[in-house]
Amino acid sequence: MADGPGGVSQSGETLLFLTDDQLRRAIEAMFFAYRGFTADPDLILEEQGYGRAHHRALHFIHRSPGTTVNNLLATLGVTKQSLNRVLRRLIEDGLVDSRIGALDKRERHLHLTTDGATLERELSEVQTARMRRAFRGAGPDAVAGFRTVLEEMMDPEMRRRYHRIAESGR
Amino acid sequence: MADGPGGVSQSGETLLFLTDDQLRRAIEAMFFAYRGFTADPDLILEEQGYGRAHHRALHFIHRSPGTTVNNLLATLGVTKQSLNRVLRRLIEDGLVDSRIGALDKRERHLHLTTDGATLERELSEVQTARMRRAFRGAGPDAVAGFRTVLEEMMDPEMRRRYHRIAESGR
DNA sequence: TAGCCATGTCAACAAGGCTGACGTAATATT
DNA sequence: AATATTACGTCAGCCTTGTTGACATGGCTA
Repeated sequence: MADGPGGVSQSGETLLFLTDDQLRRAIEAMFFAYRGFTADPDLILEEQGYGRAHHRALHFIHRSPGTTVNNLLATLGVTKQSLNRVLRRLIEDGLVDSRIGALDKRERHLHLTTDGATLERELSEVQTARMRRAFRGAGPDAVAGFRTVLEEMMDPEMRRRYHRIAESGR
Repeated sequence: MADGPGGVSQSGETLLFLTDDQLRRAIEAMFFAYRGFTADPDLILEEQGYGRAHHRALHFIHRSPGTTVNNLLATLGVTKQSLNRVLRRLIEDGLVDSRIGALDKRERHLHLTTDGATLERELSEVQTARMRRAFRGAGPDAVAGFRTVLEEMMDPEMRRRYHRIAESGR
């Protein structure tokens, strides 16, 4: 039980004694870290007159090329009106290509254009650069733990979606 | 180098080889996890007609009782007009108490009222419950890694602020 | 005393959520 | 074949929460 300040008490195999204070610290860590997480892409986006919503759309279209509007809707967890506003601009600006489905003509399949892929790369570069620094500073065990906890924090449906993206992305 | 799928390659002590795909996975994990992180408090807040901004104010006033408006401003990273709108309602509704500074009468020192503390507790309970589940599921090493990485992701100024909260909160 | 500081406030605007309603194809069902 | 459902787009209007700019009031400080 001799833990350093802010340490996590451990008893037996997996039983954790987490004080209220430790849990609140984690809440603050999430809050501040998320700010850092979005800070770099936000700068680029603002230059171009886009917002975080555009970034998210570009990211997931990149990760799941040919995804349908409905699928993207579920991934992002917003209404179609909200997504449509964002998507319309990306299509108008020539960053995203919307193709009528071959099998089901009601569906639209979304792809990044060359310009879209370029912006997406710019955004992901600054964002992954920060993650890389954080991971390097923390070490491999920390990285594994980080990902495990994040996954545990997701709602079950989102966790499924999280796994599905990785599967289709290969 | 024999890593499972999605594993993190390690060479030597701290040198990490992180593929582009692994880093993008981490981006997605952050996105989905943050959604989970805010989901439970959001439900309670909506019932009461408050938003996430009110939650943040309540949280940090709870953590640093007697904090000034300026200090809270810097912690939250918003403009005073934006904070004031939120704070005004919390004061009007009797959740927050704003006291004129004893030393410097220009300052306002913020405290939670009994009602404010009650709501804050309700919100933090559901949020920490999720974190507790996530931590328990992930194990103590994962928790340590999680916190390390999050801290590394923060902007330096926010990291300082993050530490300052813990110091004053005791 | 002059000037800066902490705070509050008014006004106007933007992004990005939301609901509700409606239209149009295209597919599915009966 | 007729009907229902699905996928998508769009219009309109609302809310929260962020922004900038301007201005007022006390209270410190040099």
